[in-house]
Amino acid sequence: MAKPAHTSYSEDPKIDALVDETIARVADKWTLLLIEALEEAGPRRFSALGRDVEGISQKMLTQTLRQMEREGLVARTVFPEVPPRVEYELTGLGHELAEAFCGVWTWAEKNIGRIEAARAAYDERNS
Amino acid sequence: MAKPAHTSYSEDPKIDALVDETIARVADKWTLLLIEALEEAGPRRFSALGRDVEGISQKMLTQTLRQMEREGLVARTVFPEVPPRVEYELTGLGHELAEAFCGVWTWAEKNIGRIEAARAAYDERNS
DNA sequence: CTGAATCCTACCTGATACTG
DNA sequence: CAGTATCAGGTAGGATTCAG
Repeated sequence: MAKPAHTSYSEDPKIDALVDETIARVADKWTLLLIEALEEAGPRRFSALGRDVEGISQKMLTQTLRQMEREGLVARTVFPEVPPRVEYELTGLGHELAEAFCGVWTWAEKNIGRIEAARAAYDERNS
Repeated sequence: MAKPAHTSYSEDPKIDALVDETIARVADKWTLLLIEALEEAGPRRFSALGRDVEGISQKMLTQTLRQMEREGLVARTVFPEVPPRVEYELTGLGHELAEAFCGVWTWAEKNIGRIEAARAAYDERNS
């Protein structure tokens, strides 16, 4: 079968693997929600993010932010004050990813109804 | 701060939560790779998918396909033959999701270099 | 306030064996 | 071929405590 026009898969399986790995790292729940929060609110400090992202534990907040910083998605700025203040914001790369994810977001928002219906139908069939 | 124009977040926090949940369910590694495989190859049978998606166990293949079927992303067709043949293919909803993810895919493919560089820089700073 | 360190649980996942 | 059932190991993630 011919490759659909809107896919953009590399011919190189090694690149494919790298891309898969990259997406896997970037497409986890907390990363997604943090990108969302940062995209919406702009530069934001640690505790504020903890409040923005409902249900996130301090551990996962720290861990995910570190990971995102390492991937180049967020910039971390420490202000030498007392008490300490640390701000996080999306980098250019982070913003671009947020835009890329926008399509998925829109899709989910638009299709909640269809998904719920599909689930109900499935559960009905298998009850 | 004003809401960026390209975000499409609902005003309703309840919808937001639903969308987050939906994305979380749909954005896992194997689901992503299966969408990719199915989008590329069209209708495909169980064992073929197992070969397409490198590293997936039979258990996760079954589990992920069931989940996707429940969410309405894939259709499952059983052919009453001997030996049994079962084919999976993306539904309309599934195809739309694949297209939505296309942006993320493109982003990842385009920015592997920047990510690797960011990671190297981070590791350098923290060594 | 911003984290790091520890402990502990639950689930994710792979391997293996078995069925229609 | 297309699964299901079971078991064991690793890991993600939460709660708690402590520190700069």
